[in-house]
Amino acid sequence: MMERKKTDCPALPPGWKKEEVIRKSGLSAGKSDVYYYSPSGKKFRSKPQLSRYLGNTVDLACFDFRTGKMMPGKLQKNKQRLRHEPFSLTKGGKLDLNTTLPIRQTASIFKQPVTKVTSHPGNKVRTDPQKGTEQPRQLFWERRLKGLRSSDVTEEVLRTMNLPKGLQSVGPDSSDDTLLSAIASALHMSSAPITGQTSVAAEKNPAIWLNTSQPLCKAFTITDEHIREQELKVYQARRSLEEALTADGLARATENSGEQLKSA
DNA sequence: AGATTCGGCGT
DNA sequence: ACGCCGAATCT
Repeated sequence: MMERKKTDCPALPPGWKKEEVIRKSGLSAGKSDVYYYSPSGKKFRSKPQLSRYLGNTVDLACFDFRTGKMMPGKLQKNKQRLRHEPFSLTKGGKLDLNTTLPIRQTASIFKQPVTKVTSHPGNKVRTDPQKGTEQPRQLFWERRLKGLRSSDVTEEVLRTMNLPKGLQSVGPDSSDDTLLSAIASALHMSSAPITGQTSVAAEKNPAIWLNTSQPLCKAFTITDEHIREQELKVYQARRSLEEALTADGLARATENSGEQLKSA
């Protein structure tokens, strides 16, 4: 009863606790059992049990029950998966419930399945004429993107970007990460050229003069120098991708020859 | 009854 | 060797 520590579990939604209990007698003395507790207090003693309870809300494929961490490398399901039949059956012939429903694209691990409606009796599907054109947005809505970080499944925060000098923000929030978010959003959501705020008046009173189809940054000019820098970055990214691919190819090849030796 | 604990089967 | 879960034991 002494050697018992309930800890927070960073890989699960807030409120979940993990506990490790050391066995203190018997043949298996010294081994340990791992338990999880839901926010409501329910106890879980295996990954299948946890998986049954959470359903599609969390993909536990790379969740390590013993350590409580996500292990992206452990994604090694049956070899050569994901090439065939992306949507159909697993070995047992059962539907794969982990992939059968789309998952809401929320930022947290607390994903919710989408409600799938297959028939709309008496309803007509309406195509939205607004779609594609401009939909209303709150002024300075980009501020809500402040502080967003990209991270991988282990929740390691990835490298943050830094912006070139010469980019200056317009509006009530002048922090760099809001500026970055604003520009990134503009690049992804608009097919029109991104020029920044070209009106001088927007700098003085952005609440009135803001051009809402442009990000919250002052007009900027791009020099040949900028373009060369960017070309270099692309070149370097391609090179490291190439290295990674050949390294992966080699690893895969040796892995396969190893298996053939075993079966021989 | 519910919680705790270790055994032991299956992989 | 280990995950998972049954069931004996404990409270």
